[in-house]
Order: sequence, then structure tokens, then C-alpha cells
Amino acid sequence: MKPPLSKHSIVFFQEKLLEWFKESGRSFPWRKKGLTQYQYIVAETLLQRTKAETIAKFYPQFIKDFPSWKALANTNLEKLETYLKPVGLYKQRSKRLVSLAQEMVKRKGRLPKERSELESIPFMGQYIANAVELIIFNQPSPLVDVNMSRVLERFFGPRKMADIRYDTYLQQLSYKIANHEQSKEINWAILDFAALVCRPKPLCFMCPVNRRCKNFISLSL
DNA sequence: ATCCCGTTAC
DNA sequence: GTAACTGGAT
Repeated sequence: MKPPLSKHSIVFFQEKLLEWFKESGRSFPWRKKGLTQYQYIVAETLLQRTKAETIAKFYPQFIKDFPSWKALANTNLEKLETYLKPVGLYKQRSKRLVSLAQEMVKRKGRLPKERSELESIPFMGQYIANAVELIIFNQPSPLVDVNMSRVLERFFGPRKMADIRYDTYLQQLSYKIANHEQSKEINWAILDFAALVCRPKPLCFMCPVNRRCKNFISLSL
């Protein structure tokens, strides 16, 4: 047995997934170039606990109707709830979006670069803070959600803690994976791979890294 | 560690 | 009917 966390296996994983992404990666409006900070952060907030395809249909119109932090900050909460009903979690989400927008208006649209200050912004948690570092600050950073965790755990071995955000093994592993010239593409590759191949019920037969995966045999029989 | 809280896919 | 979905706050 080879050591599961060897540099070699990490590079193997990165390269194979980047290759897979070029062929089979998904395309979403919030992955385009030239989005404003506002547009990107709103997308991340909408995506929480919701399928990306659902938000993809909804997002372009949302940006037209609420084009800026100011527009969103001045929106009536009940109207926003009605507006968000089709995508679910409308009470949470409207509250989050408005208070986030109001905070950003106070900050004149400027994001703090200090990590702890970034996470002090209401409803800007670990995930979105990582996404801001990755997409807006252009630094390598992992988008560690339940889906990325599932993929990494299957391939590299399971975590110990129940909560992804406090599991040091998973956190360190995900930073190693994301630490790459093409950090954005790696992250998107893993998210897409999680949604299309390494699903909760995995489709191992079409997996480009199945030969080295710890769960290949047990889960595909 | 626990609560929050909806649509969709299966 | 239930599990799943690009989590965050307390």
C-alpha cells in the first residue's frame, strides 16, 4: 500500500481532475470573468444548501432586479422573501442577503483583506470567505463544502470530526489540493466531479481516478 | 454540538 | 416519503 497522502497521489488527483474538467466541467453565470464583487458574493449566498442548476436559472434575473449592494440593502424584506420563494430557504436567504448588503453599504463596498475581519461580516462564513479569497483576491483557497469533502474522503480517506469546518485533516488536505496555479479550475473541477460522477451514489465506472481510489471496489459492486 | 428550514431528485 | 444541495450562527 502506498501512503495515501503522498505528494504523488495529490498531483495525480489534481492532474486527472483538471483533465476531466476540460471535457466535462459545468458552465455557470457566476464563473464568467468580469463579474463584480457584488455579483459574485450574491451568487455564493444564493448557492448555499441549494443545487447550482436551480440557482443558474434564477440568478441572471436576480442580478437585473437587484444590481448592486445598495439596491439590495434598500429592498423591502417581505418583497424579497416573495421573490426568493421559488428557490427555497427564502426566509433565511432574504435576511442574509439584506444584512450582508447593508454591511457592505456601510463599508462602501470594500472588502477587508484580513481573514478574521472578512469572516466578521454578517453571513460571510468560512466557505464564502474562502470563495472570496479564491475568486476575488485571486489566491489559492479551497471551496470545502459537503461535496468536496465527500470526494476527498473517498479518495484520500475519511475525516475524524463530524463538522467539516473543524476537521484539521480535511482542512489541511483541501489546502494542499487547492494550492495550485489553476486553483479556481481545481475547485470547480472537484465540485462538478462531485455533482456528476462522485455523487452520493457514485458512478465509479466513469471515474478518471478510480484505480487509486480507496472506495472504488466497495462502492461499485 | 445543535438549530435553521425549502425545493428538487430519487 | 427521504436524502441531497457550493453553510452560517448560536
